[in-house]
Amino acid sequence: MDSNSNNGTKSIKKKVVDQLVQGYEFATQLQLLLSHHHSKNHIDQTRILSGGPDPVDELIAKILGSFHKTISVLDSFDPVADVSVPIAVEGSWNASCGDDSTAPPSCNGGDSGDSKKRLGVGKGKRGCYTRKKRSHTWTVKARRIEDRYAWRKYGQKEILNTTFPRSYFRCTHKPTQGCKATKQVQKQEQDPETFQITYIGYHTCTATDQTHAKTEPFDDEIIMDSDNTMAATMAQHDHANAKVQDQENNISSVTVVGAGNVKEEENNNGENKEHCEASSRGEEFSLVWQDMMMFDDQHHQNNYYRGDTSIPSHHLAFDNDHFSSLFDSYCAYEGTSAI
DNA sequence: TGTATTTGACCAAC
DNA sequence: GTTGGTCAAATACA
Repeated sequence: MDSNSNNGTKSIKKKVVDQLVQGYEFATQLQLLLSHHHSKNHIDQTRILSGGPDPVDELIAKILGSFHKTISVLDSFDPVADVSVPIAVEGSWNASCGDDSTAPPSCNGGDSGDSKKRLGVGKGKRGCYTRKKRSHTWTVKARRIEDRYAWRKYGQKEILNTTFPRSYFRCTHKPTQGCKATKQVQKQEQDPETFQITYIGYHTCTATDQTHAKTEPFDDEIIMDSDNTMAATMAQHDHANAKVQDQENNISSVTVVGAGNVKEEENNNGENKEHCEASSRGEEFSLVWQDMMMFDDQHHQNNYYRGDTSIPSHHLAFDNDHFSSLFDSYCAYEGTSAI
């Protein structure tokens, strides 16, 4: 291919993306301002009135969603291109063998998940992959490891200085849809009934099969960690809202731990709490937005799958709480760091 | 018989 | 060299 035209296209795309990202940020800031303005009464109002989502939030959410989807489309259009879109900047997926379309030529295959076909290469090729240094990660504490997605366990490992082994799961849809989402589950030493679940990457699968969806998603989960400043900060500022949620969900505590570095998190064993790590802000937007979109979508999907089109009131309340607290928190975060 | 889990081995990062 | 993440054959299960 003509490298000049290719570079030109990349340049144009980069500009387009930059503009979109900027618009995305502005829209976010607008929502933050508006959200913050009435956030104090928002939760109570939502619960008392049960009147559905706030129209302002809803509108801006649509704007943000439009930006995000556009950026995502542009980004996914040429995943190899060097476009510094905040979405997946640091979190860009390192290629795993047969795990990613961006896999290097050395990893033959590129088919997602049909690893048996790669056996022809020989046993020496076993373990051909590139470890994910960092990705979109966030951690929750939960008393159940089940969530709304179908996972397949692919490994278990004894981890140094831990009592319980760590289990590794990947999305069941990886072979069929190339979904890259994985999660690691580790039982808490302090509280063996609680699991620390680290999610790595987002689901790219359509996840139409919701057979494994738990009946009451998120009831006992707390987002306690992320690979980005905003979400980590959110977790901190979310504390107050989380406490409200805790009471509803019967959870005793919320912990904010080191961001993005699982290893560090483990080594410090929670001592390095409230650590925030500088990261791309766009990525933060992305993560928050995907978090919200995923949450919203899944509620609907789950309910439709179960033939239940009515969303339980406590889920609705949680939606609004969740959205509100996310943005409130980010608002506070933005207030402490120069834009 | 097909699918999911277990577990030892392999490999990259540190 | 150590450690953690992943692979894939073996095994278990429905």
